[in-house]
Amino acid sequence: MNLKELAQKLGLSPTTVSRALNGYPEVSESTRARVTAAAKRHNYRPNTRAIRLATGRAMAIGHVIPTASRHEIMNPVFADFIAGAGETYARNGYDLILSIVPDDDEDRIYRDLHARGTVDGIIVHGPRLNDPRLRLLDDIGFPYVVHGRATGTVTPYSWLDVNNRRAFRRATEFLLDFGHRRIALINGLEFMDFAIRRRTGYLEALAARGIAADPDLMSSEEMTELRGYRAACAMLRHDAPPTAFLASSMISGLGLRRAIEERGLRLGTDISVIIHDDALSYLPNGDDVPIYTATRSSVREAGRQAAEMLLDIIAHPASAPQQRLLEAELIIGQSTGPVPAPRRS
Amino acid sequence: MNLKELAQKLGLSPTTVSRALNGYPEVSESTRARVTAAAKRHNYRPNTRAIRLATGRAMAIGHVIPTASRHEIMNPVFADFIAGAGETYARNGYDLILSIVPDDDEDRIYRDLHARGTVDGIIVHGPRLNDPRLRLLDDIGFPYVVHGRATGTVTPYSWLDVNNRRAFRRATEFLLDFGHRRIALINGLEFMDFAIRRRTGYLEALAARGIAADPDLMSSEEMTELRGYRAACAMLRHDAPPTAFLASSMISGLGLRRAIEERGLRLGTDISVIIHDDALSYLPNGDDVPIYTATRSSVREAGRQAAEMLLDIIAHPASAPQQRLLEAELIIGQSTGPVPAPRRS
DNA sequence: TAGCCTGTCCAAAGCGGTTTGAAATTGATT
DNA sequence: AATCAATTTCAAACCGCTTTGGACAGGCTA
Repeated sequence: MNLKELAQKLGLSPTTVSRALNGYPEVSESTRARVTAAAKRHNYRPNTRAIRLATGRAMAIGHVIPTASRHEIMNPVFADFIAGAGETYARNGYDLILSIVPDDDEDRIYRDLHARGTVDGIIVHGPRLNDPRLRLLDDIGFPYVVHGRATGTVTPYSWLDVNNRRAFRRATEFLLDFGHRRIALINGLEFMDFAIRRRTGYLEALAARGIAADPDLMSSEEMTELRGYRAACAMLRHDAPPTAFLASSMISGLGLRRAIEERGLRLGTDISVIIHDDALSYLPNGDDVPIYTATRSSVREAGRQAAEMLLDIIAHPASAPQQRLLEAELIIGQSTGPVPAPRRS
Repeated sequence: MNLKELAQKLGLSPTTVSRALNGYPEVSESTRARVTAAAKRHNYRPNTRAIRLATGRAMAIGHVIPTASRHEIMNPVFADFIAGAGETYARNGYDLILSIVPDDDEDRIYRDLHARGTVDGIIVHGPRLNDPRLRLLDDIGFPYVVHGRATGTVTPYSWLDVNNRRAFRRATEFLLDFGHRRIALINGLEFMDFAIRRRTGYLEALAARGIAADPDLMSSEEMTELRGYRAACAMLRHDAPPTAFLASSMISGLGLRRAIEERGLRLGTDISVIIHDDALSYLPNGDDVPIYTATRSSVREAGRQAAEMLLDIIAHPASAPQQRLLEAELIIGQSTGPVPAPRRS
């Protein structure tokens, strides 16, 4: 059942039927009622492909997920971010198109997506230092919103980010206030922007108290359980081991905990740990009382908001770039406490 | 730059240009060369929306991910499955459209996707017992492939699944061979088909050795770290605690390990554990030597193959439903061993 | 009564490709 | 030289919608 057939059945022109269904004013309320009734009865659904061609809009948003070709990691936060964004799209009649792309091919994909009119805009995932993609997208005039930021880019662009620097600064200060002086950082890979900012916040907090950062206590790895475990093991073997850890993700945090408990140390008593909690649905941080003290920020909510920003930018192309900085909460769990009295061994 | 303009520049008709670019034989090789050269020079990209309308094909596949409205879990295996499927789509010029849908609304979404011609086919995720979606999709004549199976559905349909029953049967037998008699199962939610099959395999193995299953040693929960931990704690407090565990996912397995080590027990020595390992990229099971003994099957590879099946079904609509059963490997890690001699406490 | 809005409706022209059916060209055959 | 088939090219229809630019009827004003 297409528009023409429906119009014929009603004895109306396609024009009128189209307008009736799309809420245009130049149609009498009585015929509008007739049309909507008939449309429902024959369960007419306008063909997406035709609408898209006729209107020149794709009614779709592209999410381009780079899979760094070397290590094929599919960042687990994407799933929740996309779930959040998907809610916004669904409400607004947009589709979500997902491209998983080896990152040496991204240029071509972006150009294609734009030139072929497959999507109306893009969410940029996983921004790096001086990320060249933003320049490219600006050049071809493609609306986009970055999830995160790209340190080094000077021209204004639209982004939505968590205040990673402040979150990690606060977390570090919190540990310092407990008397910790040897605080380790188990970070993500530091060509990723978020990891750079977290390190900065951590270093700022240390510097503000006049504490020199120890390179031995800073690791920068993929955020898997195993890497977290390994990094923590190495640090705990140190002559002057850390009394507290900062971990960049829940998953690293699980590995970290394993390393700690394996040594017979108790989390929150012998060793303090703060993680960053993206509030992933399948990795809840306890039910009522959080297990980990954490800097928390829902990546799902970030997805919702980033999608809203992008739709707004698409609707108002002339407007200036938008930015939104979400603050992470510092939530207190059972994984932090004062520095224990030195044990005699 | 569109087809008409390109044709004009070349002094050819749009027809010829279109055919030249699409490899039709009724075009001389010399003009084809001219056309392709010009297309590249002006970097002409045919408009997706126009192609879709003209050909009547969406060149897109829908992945409908149900978020059971009660518990908003975004299953982490989706990310890797989709990454695998995405590779196949990219190779074949298809887009991947992702809809995250509260599961009371799925009917409408499927009907819409079909009637509006947004996608050419569907991958059905997370099949349940007697899943009503398959019936619906058959009724409206929508090509689809199920990731998993739907016990209770009698009419043939296309699916790709891991042999969950055999995998868990083998895993259980492996533990039995080590002398374990109290073997616990930490399963996923048992309205999910895969969970039912895993339990079946487990029960079969026990029954074959004449061992009665103990309901206290079987839990059925969301597969999060915390649930795994809780379930394991409860079982370890049992009067006759299990000496071995089977866990339905790596994440449950992490919680399980925590419960074990928290009690001062050693994994693989005091307590044996086998998990199911979906080979998720961000949850590797060790590098060289696997940490967990596991039934392993790459969900990413499953995504690749399911996508291939679906594209094939779309290309040959008349063909019979296809099925593919992947066998899981049983890989031996460090988490299993013989039953320890009873300790005196 | 003519002229002018206003409110409804419609024919037709897009959107940018593909595809059908026919025309023009070429080469081989008689 | 004429005929025919094969090769190459093209004009036009089509996909199913939106949107432009009227047309038409009825009520008002001048």
